[in-house]
Amino acid sequence: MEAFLSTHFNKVDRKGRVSVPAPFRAILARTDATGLIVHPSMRTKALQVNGRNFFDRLNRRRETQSLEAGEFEKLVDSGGHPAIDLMMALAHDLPIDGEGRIVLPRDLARHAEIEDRAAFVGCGNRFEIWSPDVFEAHKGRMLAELRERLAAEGAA
Amino acid sequence: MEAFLSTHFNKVDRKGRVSVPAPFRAILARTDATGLIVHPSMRTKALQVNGRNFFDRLNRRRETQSLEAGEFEKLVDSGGHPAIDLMMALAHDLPIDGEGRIVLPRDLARHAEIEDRAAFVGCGNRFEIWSPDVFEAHKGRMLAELRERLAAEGAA
DNA sequence: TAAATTTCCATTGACACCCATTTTTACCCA
DNA sequence: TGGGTAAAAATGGGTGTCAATGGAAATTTA
Repeated sequence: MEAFLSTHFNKVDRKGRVSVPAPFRAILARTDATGLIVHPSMRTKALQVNGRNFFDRLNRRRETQSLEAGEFEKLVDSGGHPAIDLMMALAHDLPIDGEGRIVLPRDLARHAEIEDRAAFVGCGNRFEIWSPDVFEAHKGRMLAELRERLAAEGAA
Repeated sequence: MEAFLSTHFNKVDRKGRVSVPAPFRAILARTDATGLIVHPSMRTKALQVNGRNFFDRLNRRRETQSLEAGEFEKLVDSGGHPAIDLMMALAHDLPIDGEGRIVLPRDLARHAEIEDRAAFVGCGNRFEIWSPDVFEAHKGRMLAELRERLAAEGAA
């Protein structure tokens, strides 16, 4: 599987549509056919993007595991993994249109503070969507932290 | 198997009818033909929804497990899972009408405190129905817990 | 016959699809 | 190496279709 790399900035039009960067689309086409699963990040003001079959695998595994263990109550009443359930509730299955675009739902755009531009950030086997400004700030903080840590290690 | 994802808010009309979100209907149509099995959650003020063949799988599994373990008394009596039996007793098999709607039985609506709006919440291999207000509160609590847990892990 | 429930139809609005235009990238050749 | 050209990507907007909703008619139940 190929990795999602680099950062692309695209425009969000009046209808909330954004082009998914062509290189990312090419990778998705090979593995997941069509459609992105997007959910808000729990730690940052970003959106996490996975291919569709990522969640399918997760759910199938979850059910067979509970069935074989005989944990029927869990299975029927969600006692198992409330955090996973919450993610699914907050996730959207976004179809890609003929021009390679998705429409960002309002709740996701609000979480990421995205208005008229979006940054697609490659993170290996998945990618993230940020507001360009927020990402810039985040990048700065992360770099500063990293330098500090390296400096501390060097001094020790 | 495709996953139930995202949260949809629909209106409950004066007759107690609600549209089942089209994406959910599409999944059900592929796997379960027709009809939803709905029962109150034991832990929360929500309704749990599964396709019909989910319970078939569960019951079959339950029976073979008891058989293999040689627990014949269980099998003949309650099956050894009184909670599951209770859920089945409280469950309704709701038909979907020509417009993709169900009517919420009074007892279920009361349990979930649903009045004129309902939230359909995807949880992977099943979905839940909530009162929008109650769900909002629940979501807040779950997110706070989750963030706390993540922060604790990060610090450790 | 009255009440309640289900089926049918009609309206509204959102969204997916289609086509046109602009911008960027890649490629070729002088 | 630079300019010119062709291809691909990104963007903008119009429109038809389907989902959601409301109400009336028809059917069932008490």
